[in-house]
Amino acid sequence: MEDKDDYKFLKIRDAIASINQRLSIIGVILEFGLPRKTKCSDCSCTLKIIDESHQKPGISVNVFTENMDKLPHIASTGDIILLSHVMIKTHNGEVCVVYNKKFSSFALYKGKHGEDFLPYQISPRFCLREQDKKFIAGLRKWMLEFKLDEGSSNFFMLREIKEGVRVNLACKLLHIWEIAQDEWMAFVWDGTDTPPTSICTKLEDEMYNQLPLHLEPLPLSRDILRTFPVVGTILRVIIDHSIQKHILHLLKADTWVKLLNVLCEVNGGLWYGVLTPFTKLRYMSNEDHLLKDCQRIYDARLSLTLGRMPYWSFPRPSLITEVCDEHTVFGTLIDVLTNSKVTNIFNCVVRVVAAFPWRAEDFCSPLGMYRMRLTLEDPTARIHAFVYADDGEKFFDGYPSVDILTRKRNKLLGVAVSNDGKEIKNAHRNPPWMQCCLKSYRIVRNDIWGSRCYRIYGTKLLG
DNA sequence: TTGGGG
Repeated sequence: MEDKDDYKFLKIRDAIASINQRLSIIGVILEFGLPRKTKCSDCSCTLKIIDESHQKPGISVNVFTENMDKLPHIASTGDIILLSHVMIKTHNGEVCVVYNKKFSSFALYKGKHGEDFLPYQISPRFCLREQDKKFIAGLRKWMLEFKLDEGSSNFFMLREIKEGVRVNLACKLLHIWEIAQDEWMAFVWDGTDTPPTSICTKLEDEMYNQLPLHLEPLPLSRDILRTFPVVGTILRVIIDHSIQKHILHLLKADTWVKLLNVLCEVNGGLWYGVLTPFTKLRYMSNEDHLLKDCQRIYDARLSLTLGRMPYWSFPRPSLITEVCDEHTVFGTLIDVLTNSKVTNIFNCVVRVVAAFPWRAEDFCSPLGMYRMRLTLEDPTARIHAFVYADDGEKFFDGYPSVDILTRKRNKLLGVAVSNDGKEIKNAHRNPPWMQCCLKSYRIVRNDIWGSRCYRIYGTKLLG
């Protein structure tokens, strides 16, 4: 008799009407969170499942087991879970499924592309049965046609993120990298530009504690950078230590994901995300309209003359510079970094986030020649660019007095000044978007890529 | 029982 009861797989719609009953259901995993310890020293994880009868928003399943090993180790959203002897309960008026460690059991199967009916994980009490196959096959068939229609309102594009806020992102995972021992970072992208941040370091910090060019301790290799899109921010996402072993295997480069509850932060004026124990993964198909929107934005930007200008500099960069060469095509800083020619010229719209030396009286060497380093950024990257000799003379319009040079510097770096032109102490900097010409060159003949540098040329700072 | 959201 017991066996027969197990075959009363209820559709989710019918299960919802069976409060306080013990039953079996099978569904597709739409979303799942990371495993955690409960306050009763059990372990738990929550997932959301759907089937043909209940496609949104999905029913929550709370799984409790004695240890982490016994929880379902889901390989991917879109996989199928079969749950036996689970309870239907209500919580705050919402119906959910509770998996009890004493009498429930489960089996996990690959999703719509699964080719066999062998579960990749089963719980101790689970009995494999021939009849399960037709339910799994049915769900797989339904999934092939299924289009998740959830709207975009719950998702933020990278251009909408805010500091200290947790957001849901639909993005492409470009790269996963162990940036230091046991420290992992994901590089994600959606084709849009993160907003410019204000820079809160002091100008003089550039001496001993310079503004970082990137958040990873070592720069990405040129080979990896070259695989990245040339428009849109590549957001660095830190993977919290405590969740590494539960999430790393779920993040695959070159796939799209929906990441729920990603914390957005800024460090050194650079945006980054954090995957925390509260982060969840959600199913995303290749037909998802959010994915199509990202692709459309990217294709449109690539096809436009001004598509490589930062979104935040529209309709035009501030008119603080004049460039000699209006005709060189616009490039983003990742274009500059990954261009196949060591020596080349570029037209860029950037912000100057730091300068070294920072005092106007030190911009020239004791022999009277300009030699300084600017830190340039756009939504795709940061680079150091030198202002050197004749190019400096052009940039600063000759050799003006220290006062005038300081005023020019403040304008260039967005230093806050009071009405009398004095710098306001401890104020953040908001550098304006500036158009400039850049050239790349190498300084060591037998290390052309390793010694590649950048210089501003043909650009005049106005006023 | 626990958690469910953050």
